[in-house]
Amino acid sequence: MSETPPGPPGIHRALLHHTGFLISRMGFVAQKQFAERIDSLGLSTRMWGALNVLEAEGAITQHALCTCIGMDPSSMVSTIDELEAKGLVQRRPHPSDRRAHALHLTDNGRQTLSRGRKLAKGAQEELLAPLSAEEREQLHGLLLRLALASG
Amino acid sequence: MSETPPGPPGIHRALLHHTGFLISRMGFVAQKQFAERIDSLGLSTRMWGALNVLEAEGAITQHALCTCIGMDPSSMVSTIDELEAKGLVQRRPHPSDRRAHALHLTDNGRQTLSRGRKLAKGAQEELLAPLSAEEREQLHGLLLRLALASG
DNA sequence: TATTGTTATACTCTATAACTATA
DNA sequence: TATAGTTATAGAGTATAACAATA
Repeated sequence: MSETPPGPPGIHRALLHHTGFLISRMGFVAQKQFAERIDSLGLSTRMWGALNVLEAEGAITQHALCTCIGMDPSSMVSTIDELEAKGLVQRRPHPSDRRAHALHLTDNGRQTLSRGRKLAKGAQEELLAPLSAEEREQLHGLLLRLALASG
Repeated sequence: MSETPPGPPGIHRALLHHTGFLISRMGFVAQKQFAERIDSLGLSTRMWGALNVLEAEGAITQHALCTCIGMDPSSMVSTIDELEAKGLVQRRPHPSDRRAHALHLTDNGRQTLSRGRKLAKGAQEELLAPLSAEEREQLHGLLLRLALASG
């Protein structure tokens, strides 16, 4: 009566036919895998997302960064605090609005981004190991369409 | 300087080429969408997972259910408490181990499962709306292989 | 009046450790 | 000595409300 069914822990066959469950479950696995890797750089996934968007957007305000990432402004404060404490980001005066900060990526921040990208590549390789190159592109394309439609 | 780029909130183009990010992000969206729907039945996603596994496994112990779902035993206590308070599950004596409970699904529990499945179907339809039937099967097959390999 | 960033607070979810009663 | 369930507790993550400075 106490035997456990086969398969990976936390993934029961009774739920395997729900695509929503599979997406949710694999999202959890992917997040956890990557979080463990970039932890070696002293980064959380929130900090990682902020760094990437900052590099792409240039010097934007905290508010704009919140909108990009979908993070609460009060949570952004501590995220930027951590990034600034590690010397990856600087809060500089905004040129035209004295209430706001212009968030600048430091050279150290760019180097950390570069290192993190190698870790991300490794994590993705591990996650998608069961799939061929063609299948990985298929999966990416399907997920991308879902993501772009989910606004 | 404060303009926000186009696209769904929380999904920035700087991250769109990471398949791991897309999986993680869509997992979050899927979980949230479904959680909102089954909330109308007074259920959380944890309770929903427990109900499904209980139906498939019959009367198992809390410990076995923890192993199936990947949940901590201490978290399982409150989950079963809630299910029992709603009359969906019963803790009965284990036939051969006086330490353990045999978890039984009630008729009410089975009816709730049936109602929840309709909600799940609707949520999945909404989530996968951008994809054709063929593409949905493709996506499901790819995710299933990842899930089965993730143990 | 509205907005930017900040602080304080609360709430959820999850994990850890210690305890009991049994095995 | 180990296991099933429970309790208490602490931590991460996130959301809410109020506030000061500025627009």
